[in-house]
Order: sequence, then C-alpha cells, then structure tokens
Amino acid sequence: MSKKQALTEFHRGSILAAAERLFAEKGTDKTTMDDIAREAEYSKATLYVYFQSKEEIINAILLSGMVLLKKKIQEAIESHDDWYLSYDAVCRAIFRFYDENPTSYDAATVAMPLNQASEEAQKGVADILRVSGEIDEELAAFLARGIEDGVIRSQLPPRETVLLFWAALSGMVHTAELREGYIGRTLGLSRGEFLRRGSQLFLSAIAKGGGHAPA
Amino acid sequence: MSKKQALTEFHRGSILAAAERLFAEKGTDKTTMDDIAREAEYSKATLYVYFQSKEEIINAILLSGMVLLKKKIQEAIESHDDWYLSYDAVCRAIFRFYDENPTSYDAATVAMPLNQASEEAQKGVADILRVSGEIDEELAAFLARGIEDGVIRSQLPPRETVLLFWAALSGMVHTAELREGYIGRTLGLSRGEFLRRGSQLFLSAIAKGGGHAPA
Amino acid sequence: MSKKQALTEFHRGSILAAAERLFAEKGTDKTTMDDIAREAEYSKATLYVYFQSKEEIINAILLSGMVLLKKKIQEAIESHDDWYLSYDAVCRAIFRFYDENPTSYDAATVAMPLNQASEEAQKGVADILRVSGEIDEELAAFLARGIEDGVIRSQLPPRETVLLFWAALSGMVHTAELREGYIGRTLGLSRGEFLRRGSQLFLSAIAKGGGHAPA
Amino acid sequence: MSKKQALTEFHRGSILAAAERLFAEKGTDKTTMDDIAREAEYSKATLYVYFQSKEEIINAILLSGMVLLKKKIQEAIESHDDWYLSYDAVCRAIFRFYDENPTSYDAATVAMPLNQASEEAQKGVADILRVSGEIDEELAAFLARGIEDGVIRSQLPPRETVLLFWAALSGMVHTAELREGYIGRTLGLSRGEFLRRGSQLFLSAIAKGGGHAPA
DNA sequence: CATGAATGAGCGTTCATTCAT
DNA sequence: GATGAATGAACGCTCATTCAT
Repeated sequence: MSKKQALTEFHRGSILAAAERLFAEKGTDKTTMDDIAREAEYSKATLYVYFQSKEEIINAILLSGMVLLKKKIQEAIESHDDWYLSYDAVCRAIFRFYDENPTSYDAATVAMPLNQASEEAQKGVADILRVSGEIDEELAAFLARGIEDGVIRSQLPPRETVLLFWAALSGMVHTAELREGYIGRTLGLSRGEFLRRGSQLFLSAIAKGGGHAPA
Repeated sequence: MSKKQALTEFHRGSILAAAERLFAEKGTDKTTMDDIAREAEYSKATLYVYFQSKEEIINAILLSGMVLLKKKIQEAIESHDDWYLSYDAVCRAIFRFYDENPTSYDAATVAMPLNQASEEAQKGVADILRVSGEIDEELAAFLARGIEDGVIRSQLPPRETVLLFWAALSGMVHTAELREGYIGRTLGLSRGEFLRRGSQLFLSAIAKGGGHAPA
Repeated sequence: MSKKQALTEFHRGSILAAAERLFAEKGTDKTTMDDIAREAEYSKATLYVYFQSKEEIINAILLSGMVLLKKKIQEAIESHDDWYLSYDAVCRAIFRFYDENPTSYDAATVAMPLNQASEEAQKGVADILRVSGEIDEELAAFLARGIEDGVIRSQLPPRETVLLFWAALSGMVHTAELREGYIGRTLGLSRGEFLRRGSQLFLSAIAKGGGHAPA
Repeated sequence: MSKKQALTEFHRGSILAAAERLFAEKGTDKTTMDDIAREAEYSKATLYVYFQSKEEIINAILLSGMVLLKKKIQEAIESHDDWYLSYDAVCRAIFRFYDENPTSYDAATVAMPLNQASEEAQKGVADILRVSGEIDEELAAFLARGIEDGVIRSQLPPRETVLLFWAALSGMVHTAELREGYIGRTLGLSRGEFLRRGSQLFLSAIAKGGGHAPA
C-alpha cells in the first residue's frame, strides 16, 4: 500500500518535472500532452493514469511551486536577525524563484482564472490559494516583526500591506521580464539590478524615515 | 467616400468591441475567430474583410487601448495644479482604464511577446510599444514636475522610477482582480479601495517626507 | 446594340488577358478570382457580369488558345512548299505556342477533365474540343499532302497518325518543361533543342525512308 | 513487434488505397483529407497518425507507383529474348500501369513541381525522382541491347531517346484518356488499340528499316 | 452596368482525451 | 497498471459566389 503510494508519487513527480521543464520553455499553452509524455518518457495515456487532465498537471506544478516558494520565503525570513537583511533576502528569494519557476508566475498570475469550474479543478485551485494565503500570513508576521523592531511604519495594516507588497513585486518581476531589452538599453540596468531597485523603492514606502538599503 | 470610410470604421469598431468583450472574458488565446464572429454578428469570413488576421484584431485592441490610456493619463496630469491631486488622478485613470479594458492589460503585459515577426505584425507591435514609450515619457515628465515642485524625492531617477511605478501599479491591478474575493473577505476592502491604498503606498515611497494623502 | 456587344467583348478580353497572365504565372488553381480582378482592374463582382464562373474564364482562355494555335498551325502549313520545311514550321509553332500559353497546355491537357458537367460548362468544353478537332483536320490534310508528295509513308491512317503526333508532341513539351534541369544537366540540351530532336524523331517514324532533317 | 509494424503497414496501405482511388477520380487537389478519411473509413485525425501531411500521402503513392512501374518494366524487358517482343511488353506494361495508377501519371508529371521544399517533403520528391531515374537507366540499357542486336538505329543517343520515348508514350496515354470518346467515335479504336498503334509508330521511329510489328 | 459587401462551405492540421487490451 | 490506437471537436484562414444598390 505504502509502496504503491510511493511509486505513484514517484511517477507523478517524474511527469511534473518533465512538464515543468517544458512549461518553463514554451509556456503551458504551447506545451502539448504529447510533449510532456515524450519528455517524461511515459506514454501519453499513462499521463492520464496519474493526472485527470492537463489542467491538473498545471495546477499541481503551481501548487508545488507555491509550496517551494513558501519554504524559500520562510528560510529567507529566518536567515538574519536584522530585519532589513531579512527583507532583502525575502525579495531575492522571490526574484530567484520566478527566475527558476516562470510557469508558476505566468500560470499563477495569468492563466489561473481560465479554469471553468470542473469540480476537481476547483479543488486544485483552492489548494494553491490556500498556500498562497499561508505565504501571506508568513509575510504578515514578518512585517509585524519589522513594526515591533521599530523599523517599519506602525500604521501599516499588515495583511493589506503584504498583499500590496506581493502585487508590486510580481508586477515588477513581470515588467522586468517583458521589457528586459528596454530596461537594459534605456536604463542601463540588468534585470536583477532593476528588481533590486524596485524592492528598495518599496522598502522606502514602508520603512520608517524612508528606509535605507542594507549593507 | 467619407461615408464608406465611416462605415468601414463602424464595422471594424463593432468587431473590435465584440472581440474585446470576449478577450476580457476568456483571454485572447481561448477566444476563437468563430466566437468573435458570433458575438459581433458577422460571418467569420467577414472578419477577414476588416482584419487580416486574429493577431491584427488583438493588436488593434491593444493599440487603441494604449492610445486611450495615454490620453486619460495626459488629462489626469493636466487636471490639477497640485501635484498630489494630479498623482491621484493619474492612478485613478489607470485603474479605471484597466477596469474597462482588461484585454489591454492581459495582452499588453502577457500575450504580446508571443507574436513571431510576421512583417506587418511587427509594425503593429512596434506601434503599441511606441505609444507605451510615449506614456512613459509623459509620466517621467510628470515625475520631474513633482521633483521641481519639491514634493518628490530628488534623488529618484525619473525613467527608472516611472517603470517601477508602472510595474507596481499593474501588479496591484492584476492582484486586485485575481484575488478580489480574498481582498473583500479578509481585508474588508473593495477592489477600488485596495487599489487606492496601493497608489498611496507607492506615493509614500517616492514623496519627500513619506508623502501624504490628497484631500 | 453592336456598340454594346463590342464593349462587352472588350471587357471580356481585358479579363481574359489578365487571367491568362496570372494562370501562366501561378496556374489556374492558385489564381483566385481576387487576383484576376486586381490584375484586370475590375471589381471581383464585375467578373461575374462577364463570366458565369471561374471555370468559364478558364475555358474561354483555353478556347482562344486553341483558336490561336489553329491559326499558327495553318500559317505554318502554308509557309513553305516543301513538306519537310512546313513540318518543321508546324512543330516550331506548336512549341512556341506552349511557351507562350502554358495555361492552354496545362489546362487543356490536365485540368480540363475536372469539370463536373454544369450545363453551360459542357458547352465551353465542347467548343474547345471542336476547335481541337478542326486542328486535327488541318493536320490530317497536311499529312495527306505529305503522302501525296511522296514523302510520307502511305500506309499511315491520317486521323490516327495526327492524334498520335499530337499526343507525342504534347508529351514531349510537358517533359521538356518538367525535367528541363535534368535534360540540361544530363543530356546537355536546351529545352528547344530537346524538342527539335523530338520532332525529328517523330518525323522519322512517319517519313518514307526514315525521314531527313530540313535544311 | 513485427505484428505492430505489419498492422501499421496495413493501415497505411488502406489509407493509400483509398487516397489513390480518390486521386484517380478527382485529382490530388480536389481530394480533401476528409474525403480520404471517409473513403478509408478512418477519422481524419487518424490519417495524421499514419502520415504527417497530405503531401506525404501523395508522395507515398507516387513513390510506390514508380517502384511498381520499375518492377513491371524490368519484368517486361526480361520477358523475351526477342527485342521486339520485349519492346511490346514494355509498352504494354506502361499502358497497364497507367490504367491502374492514374494518380502516378497526373501527380508525377503534373502536380509534382508544386511542393515548396519542406525538408522532409524534399526527401520524398527526391526518392521519386531517383526511382524515375532508375527507370530511365533500365530503358537506356534496353535500348542499347536493341542496338547491339542490330534492330535499332545505332545513331540514336540512348538517354535522349529514352526520354523522348517516355515523353511520347506518356503523351499518348494522356491523350488516350482525355479523348477516349473521340478516339472511339472517329477512329473506331479502343483506348488500348490506340496506344498499341502509338507504340508501334514510335518503334518505327527508332527501328532499323522502319520497324515491324511483333507477331 | 458595376460593385462593395458579405458569406457558406471548406481546407489542412492539431490536440486533449478515451478505451480496449 | 500501462499503453497503442483512435478520434471528436476545434482552429485560423481562404475563396468562389451572391446580391442589394
């Protein structure tokens, strides 16, 4: 029983890994079930043994992405005692995550609302939103710590601020990708540098006294 | 002669309006030419009388959206002498615009880089990017005015800040849409109120002394 | 009345000329009614004033081609007193004709049997076949003259031989076009030279004593 | 393994057989993939399991036709010691082949140069041309044998003569088909008889002393 | 008469999904 | 459980033809 479950998990993992590679490369729409089957070295029909639909595969990747992101953010938060340093680590974790999991971004922020309520699908989306909510809580707690530490403006409502932080950062990530050329040409900045400036700008919105960059 | 042109414009408009509705609802990818034809109450072949391809329809919507947005932003900038009031008007114009032209967001920020260089298509995309660049300039000038007026931190590099402003705001718009339910339930805020707060938060990042809300 | 007819003929001629140019260039299938309208500088609908269908245009071109060919052959036959010289002139006329009217060849020998008996269409095809028959008669008479002159084998049944002449020559023309590259590369012959040899070979099949080339 | 391959071959064969029937009837252009699917009693999508494109189906038919024709011609050449008898057998093989494989004629001699270089397609066409070239060689050797045997005029350049033979015969086949009615009505000949006469006429063009019919 | 406008029918191709083995 | 085989339903696009003006 447990053996069987483990095996099932193994197969699901192989398929998801293959799908993730392809999604990152070509996007979810342009990746076909045939592509995934070939990359994962299973027959296409086998994919349907482990997943009910393509959508479920996408959602599973999104979910695992969110779980991974949550872990990375937790680690970043705990990585330093200095709040500023932790903030910087959190931002960097987020940026690195989107570098490595572009699907999670594109799908989570764009393609997700496509699902047309197919019972199970709803559950998949719900799971994703749940983890997403957990990340929000994690960040809200971190913000609260910043307020306690006296480095963050105390009037800021934590949950709302976290969501705005999230929204602003994801917008920046998106823009950085979409207009990388323009940013390089006109601003003379690399993607990474642009995002760093963005995170500092946001910091100055929430920090007492306008914030200042970490060492 | 002018009658004919007017009629052609009318038909193009009808088709674009129908397409825009459907794009907003289902996205550009999931919207088929058949869908558009049905919604616009033309035969599918007629669509090809007025547009060369689906891509041209998408680009036309994007372009007109951008042009409209530029106009709205210009008007907002000029609407007040007080920089803060103008800033507020600009943000509201942007929010309202995305409310009314969701395709422009999704397509301009997500689907655009899909096109693969089909001569004319390139031109369509180039037009869009040109207008987008003009908006950036408009906003950069506005930011410079804020610095001159002594209300904005003078160290901010205008172009970079404008792009970050843009990125942050579009992220907020996106998030507001995607998680409207969550925002309402957990934060007790309407979409509009959430966005207002977001724009204020960004303002405090760039304003001297942390900024303050307009009357 | 006569004025009107003349005008009608003028328009039909313009359309046919345009169509012929395009057919020669791209073939009948790949040439659209739009193409013809544009080339002829009429509106597409106007084409249907002068012709009932695309097929009728094709047939009209075929017919005029056949009429022209008939004239050229007549002229060639009458061009010399020496039978051999006339034979040579006839073959050259045919080759030149196919050079200048590729549609007539392709359509007359290949595309023609496509028509699916649409009343009027049948009539168009019948006209073509009638002229084609007249050419056969012309050539049969020429062959008879060759027999009278004692240069052609007397046992040959004229009509049958003419048809075989025709068939063989058209096959050669076709092959010359289709495999021009091969002929040039492997045989070191130009299209024209290849066809000349073909006509001489056929001559040796029908001439007394194996035939001999004209001066 | 072999079972699977055999089954695949069976399906490919069924599809090709259906396509061949339809091509013979309506030509390759007017035959749609839907037609083929219906005739072969597969779904249209299944066609794409066994062939990559319509073009591949056409090329497969052409190639197998050419291969079959080559075999038939080889057999005919080897069927008799007497050169005249072999010549007759070769002509009959060709005529019978075109009776049974009309597509090979139309496509190989007419539609072939339509393809526009799609990598694999080029290979398909190249294969066809290769076999076609092999047939030419076969016939050239046969002609050389006729010269050695002293029955064929020794001055004839073999390759050129073979190509002209080929051209003339295919022209006759085509004419025989196109004007079967006329031939029957006016000449009182069957298709087969007409072609027989044609082959004899060509023989008299190349044989020493004008040739004579086989028993 | 000439035409601008409109379209029905169709095209080759793709792909997520199903199902018998 | 794993899969080869099959397919229904679309998709973007084209074009000969019609018809009101």
